[in-house]
Amino acid sequence: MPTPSQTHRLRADAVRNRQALLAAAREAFAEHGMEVSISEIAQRAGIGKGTVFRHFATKESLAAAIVADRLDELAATGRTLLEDADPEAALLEFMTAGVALHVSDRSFCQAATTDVRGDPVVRAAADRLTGVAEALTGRASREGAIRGDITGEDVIRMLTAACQAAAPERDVTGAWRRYLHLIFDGLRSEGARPLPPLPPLPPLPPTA
Amino acid sequence: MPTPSQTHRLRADAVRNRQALLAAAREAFAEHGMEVSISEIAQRAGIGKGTVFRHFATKESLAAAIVADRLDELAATGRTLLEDADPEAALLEFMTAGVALHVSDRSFCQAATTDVRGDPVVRAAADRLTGVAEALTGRASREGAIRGDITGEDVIRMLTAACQAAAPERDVTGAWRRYLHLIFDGLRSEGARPLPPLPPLPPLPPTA
DNA sequence: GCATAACCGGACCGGTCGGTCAACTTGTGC
DNA sequence: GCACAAGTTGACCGACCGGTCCGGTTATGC
Repeated sequence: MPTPSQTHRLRADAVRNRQALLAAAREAFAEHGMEVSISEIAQRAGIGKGTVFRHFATKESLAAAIVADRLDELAATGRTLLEDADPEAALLEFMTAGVALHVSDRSFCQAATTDVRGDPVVRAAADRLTGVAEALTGRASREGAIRGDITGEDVIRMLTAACQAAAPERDVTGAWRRYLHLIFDGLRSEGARPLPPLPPLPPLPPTA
Repeated sequence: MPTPSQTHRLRADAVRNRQALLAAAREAFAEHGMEVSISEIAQRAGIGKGTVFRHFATKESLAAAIVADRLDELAATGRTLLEDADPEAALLEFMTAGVALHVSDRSFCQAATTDVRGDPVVRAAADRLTGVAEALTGRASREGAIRGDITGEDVIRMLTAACQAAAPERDVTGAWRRYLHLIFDGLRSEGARPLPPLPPLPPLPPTA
């Protein structure tokens, strides 16, 4: 390929390595969480440690790239669910997909509590995801399927909550379905009682 | 090393140091989570690093002792709530206390997902706590306040779930009250729909 | 082919951490 | 008071980890 477009100044082997790296990192983070060493990831990808740092300046930026990627995948799923005829079912399916994602990826549960959030790339992806959740929630809410005071942000958070409830058995058993179901019932409008005088959910982190 | 056989009285200064150590570790773990260094803890307690290891063979055993201690505190709270006239209110208060505990202690949220569980000391304390939760749950359930298919184990897990939902703002704002409320509504029997065919909650971890 | 620069890789660096140890201090029983 | 074991301590060890660097390799344009 002579005169490749200006954007692709990467050499062919570099592209190969980068993809191997991303795949390996994704696997490794999912399995062992954020504390896998770069060496481990490099080895898994069949490349040298130095090559990893050629593509990502720090371990955090690598992790952030992968987390953001997964968030965007979930957002995409959510967007297609917006076409679904049944808003309530769509919302539940969205949350189900989200929990399944968390449960299959150890790094996610940690990403929620630790470092990676705060990275601009992750933040942007999270915002996109929240937007989709907001749309799904609004639809279900307008139809009266769920209580009216639930935000997209709430949905995202309750989703991670369900994951946490099922945490002890690392996926497999599907216990998380039980907890997602319980939580979803709490969102429904039927038994709804007014929420307590709530602090108005300060825009995520104070600043960071 | 003369046998550390039981009832061997500790020297007065050793007792002092041990207590200082426990207090410091409790603080440090709560603030920074499980990744505080032993040196940091020792410094905080005003003792030498070596002394820490004299009292606890490994970092994990120290952490386990403290986690178990806190679990027992919560269990004690639960036991007194068993006397409460209103089973539903008592259960809610129990969960509130549990979430507050988690939220105020960074190490707890990690303890749920990482290492420390599995330690026999922690396991024993967790079992005691589950027992109390079971009693509180049974009372509320018999009165029809909450759906009948909820176990004590469920309550404990949903409690940690609420904590996770509120995780982004480390306590202070009290956002967790919002999520605990939502979750508790899910437990109530009013809007209840049958739980999905659930895997019968295998006894916590396969082995780990 | 050949020149060249992009790219690779692993030895290496600075730092941290959990845990050990031998010299030293101190509480305690007599 | 004295002797001695119980207790303390911080220098030290080995392992590991994130990140750097430079000699060697290889894709690429001509």
